[in-house]
Amino acid sequence: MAGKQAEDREPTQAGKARSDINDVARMARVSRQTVSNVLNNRTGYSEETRARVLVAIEALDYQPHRAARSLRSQRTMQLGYHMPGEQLAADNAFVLGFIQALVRAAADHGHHVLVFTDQGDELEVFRELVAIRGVDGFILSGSRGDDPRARYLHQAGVPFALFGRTAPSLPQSWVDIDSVAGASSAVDYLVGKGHESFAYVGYDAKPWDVERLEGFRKGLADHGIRVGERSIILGDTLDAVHGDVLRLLGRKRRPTAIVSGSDVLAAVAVNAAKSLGLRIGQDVAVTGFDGGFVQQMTEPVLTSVRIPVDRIAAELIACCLREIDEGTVQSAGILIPTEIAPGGSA
Amino acid sequence: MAGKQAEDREPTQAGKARSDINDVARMARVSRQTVSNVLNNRTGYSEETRARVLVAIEALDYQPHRAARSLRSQRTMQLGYHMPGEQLAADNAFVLGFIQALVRAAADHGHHVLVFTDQGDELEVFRELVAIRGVDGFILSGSRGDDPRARYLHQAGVPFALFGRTAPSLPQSWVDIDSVAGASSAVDYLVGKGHESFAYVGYDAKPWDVERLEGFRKGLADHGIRVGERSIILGDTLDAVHGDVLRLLGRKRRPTAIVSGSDVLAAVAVNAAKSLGLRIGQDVAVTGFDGGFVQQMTEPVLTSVRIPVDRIAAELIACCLREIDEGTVQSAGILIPTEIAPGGSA
DNA sequence: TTGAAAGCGCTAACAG
DNA sequence: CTGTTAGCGCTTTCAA
Repeated sequence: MAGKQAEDREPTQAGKARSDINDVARMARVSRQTVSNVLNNRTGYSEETRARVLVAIEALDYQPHRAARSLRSQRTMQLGYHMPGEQLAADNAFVLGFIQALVRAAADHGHHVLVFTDQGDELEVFRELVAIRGVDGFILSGSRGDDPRARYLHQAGVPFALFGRTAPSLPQSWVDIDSVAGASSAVDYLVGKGHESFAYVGYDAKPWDVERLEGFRKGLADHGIRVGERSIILGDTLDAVHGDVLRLLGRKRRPTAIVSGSDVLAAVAVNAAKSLGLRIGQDVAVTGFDGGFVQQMTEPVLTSVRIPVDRIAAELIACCLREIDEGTVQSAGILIPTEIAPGGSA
Repeated sequence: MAGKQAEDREPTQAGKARSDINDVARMARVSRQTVSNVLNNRTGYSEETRARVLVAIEALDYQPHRAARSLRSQRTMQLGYHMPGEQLAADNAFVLGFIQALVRAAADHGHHVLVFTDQGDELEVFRELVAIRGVDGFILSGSRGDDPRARYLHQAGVPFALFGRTAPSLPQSWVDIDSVAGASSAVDYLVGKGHESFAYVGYDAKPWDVERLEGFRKGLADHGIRVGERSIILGDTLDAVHGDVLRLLGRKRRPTAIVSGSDVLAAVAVNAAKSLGLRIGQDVAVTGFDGGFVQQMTEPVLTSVRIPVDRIAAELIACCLREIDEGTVQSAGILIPTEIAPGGSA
């Protein structure tokens, strides 16, 4: 029941193999290139011919064979997404939504997404995919200061687009969020709610972590609010942060608002505050920075700086396709604004 | 710098286009057919010939062109994974790890994974992918009682493997976890720790939710422990569950162990307990059911029934490839055992 | 505006 | 064991 394709060739039969471009041409009484031209909306046919072809395509439920098309046109209509290979932690939560957004955005442009990971040598998988010409370009995320992947792709002359920025010396199309503005907008939001005494909780690892803290500082400065270094908690482990927040909130003059550079850490802060008997959103306000769906996991739901994944994905795909189609490396990047997603926590 | 491929044809040049099978054949002084045979480890060449070919391949850094190969062999070496299109919630957390595992497992067999989603009509994307012959088979997850995707693929004669089971009437290769045994093992674990008074927290939506509760009941029965219906909390929203757990733990004779059918709900239970001043792991034990990395997000880390994603992915890929290669629909399924991942919460 | 010829890079089928 | 001949299904090039 699985291998019945070789039974009969008659295009009108029930168990027929899929119809090909010749069937369409025959039915529309044109040559197959005309069909091809119509398919790729090239010029060179009358409106009437086009109509006939379209009817035939419809009638035969024809869809061009992807491999054949790729072989001839040197276009796979596939984009590769390199998913982080590291141990998945809560902070990768956003990757899931990101992949979904990417897949959708690519589909909007008739492309598919090949997701791959490395095990060990990071560049190996890229080399292979480039060698077999399995994709037309790549989408990268989680870029560090100097990204070897971007470096490799650039020297190999393969189009790619970056979520985040790498060394400016490298020609690249990037899309990024304005982390500084994002964190700063959280401060604005809280000030608008009447808060005057702030603390910050965040990671200290990646470039964007640094930017978020910077944005926090900038936000406060804009409002002429001062903050002591003791009110800035930077931690690697949830445990450590939990303890630090407990200490922070145990002080006689505790802050009324905690800005966090991570939803996960914000959740930790929320839990710590709750265990001290504080009411979230009333006794103390907490904001996160959107890493995905973690936002929904606290009670009350986190007020968070939302990373607009859909918008980012759309821009990335657009950039990458532009590079593929036009061969231009547009070395400028796009900064996507964040927005506050209000929950009950602030 | 991006479109320089048409400059020169000399295979020995620096900026040369990639070498093809003819280059290899010429260099190894055999016909290209022999190269192809070696590549696909078919028989029909001497050991010495093979060596020469291999050397040439190495020297020229040759890799066969995927599209050309696919066109001829009718094999894309790609598998499609249909990622849930619904709004992503915390309970989809496991999908991320699952995708990673899938991609790895596929790579182990020389295959790539195409991830796609639907927007609106679920089957539409399947039809398209089948029509253009973009993949050799599909991996599905999150199967419901009667899965239209499985039904369609079956009638279209396209190989697929299922994480979870659908209507038994449909020939299918499936891989699933033993939810009943999993939940029941959590009870065993807790009984082993001396607990005698239990409660359950879970969802009530999907088939596996029901199975987990069933497993809980079975586990208790095995040890001759009785549980009142009031100690079983089934909820849809985190808020509701939070409230219910507070009430549960506020009773004069509160349970000492809470088994949960979800890591997210277990986290909610942990937080509720903490806000009552109870010490997790001491005053009250909580176990989850692994939805991914949520386990790491509580303090202390959750003791949870781990879903072995890697194992599952490996089996799924193996099943799917078997169907593709052998054309056999093996209607039997594989039940993967879960294991307890001990944390500090129980 | 349309059609005929050529070939993308590979493997299947069969001949030597 | 090896090489030759076809042709997968499509698009490109060029001639009508």
